[in-house]
Amino acid sequence: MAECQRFVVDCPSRLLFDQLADKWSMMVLAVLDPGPMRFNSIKRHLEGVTQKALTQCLRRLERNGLLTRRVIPASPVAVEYEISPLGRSLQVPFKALYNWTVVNLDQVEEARQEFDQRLAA
Amino acid sequence: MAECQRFVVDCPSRLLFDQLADKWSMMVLAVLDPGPMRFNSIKRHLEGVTQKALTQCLRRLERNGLLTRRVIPASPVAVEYEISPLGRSLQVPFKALYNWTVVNLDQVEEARQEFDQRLAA
DNA sequence: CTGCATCCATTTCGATACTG
DNA sequence: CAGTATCGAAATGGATGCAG
Repeated sequence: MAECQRFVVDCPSRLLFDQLADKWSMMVLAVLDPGPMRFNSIKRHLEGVTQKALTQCLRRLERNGLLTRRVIPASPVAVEYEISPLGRSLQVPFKALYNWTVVNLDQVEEARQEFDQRLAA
Repeated sequence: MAECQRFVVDCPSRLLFDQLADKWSMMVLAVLDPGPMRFNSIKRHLEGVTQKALTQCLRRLERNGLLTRRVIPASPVAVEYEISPLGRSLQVPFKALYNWTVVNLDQVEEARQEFDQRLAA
């Protein structure tokens, strides 16, 4: 971060950051925290997610090695998703960021109201 | 995170997370780390950002109390952006996340190649 | 049950032109 | 210099239908 004078849009770390910081990834990892879970179960735990969005999110997480996908041969077929060790290690900074939002939400809300009032004036 | 059984899309922390995890916010905070900076200077430090995107990003960061905007009366006018104490506190978890990407980039890259090869097969 | 393909509405984004 | 406004292009998002 501090080591560059100029920040390039296709910095590898930035590109990776983008893949992690999307709408659902953090919540999927949170949902999977207790243990493996099946597709529809994950979906039920995430209010507002569509099948398409969840599928894409799971694919991306799988591709980046953050979780594993296991097909259980049965009928109907079952698919289980589980956090990988790499995904577990990512939970640490994610939780730190999540905690920051919880701790500072009030302060942010204050700032917003102040800002919006200045605009109205 | 662990305290909810069901994750709702409009959870306040999630909404705040969205405002922080966009394409440029983290990099803007990184650029402003050494000290206050003017609009065009920030823009020059961020390769690939458009004026519109940067303006929107700075507005959002300002509204959320993460940085302050100071107009210096002169001609032509100058505007200086500076990280607020709240913004400084956010840098901590941001840097943790950034460090994670740096440390694990290779491992992610391996996972990607493995995934892509499985697809091709 | 899981997930892909398609279509269409919505949103976002970049480029350009213009203002104080 | 630091924006705002506008417009078309592009990406995204949800809903639906279908398949293994």
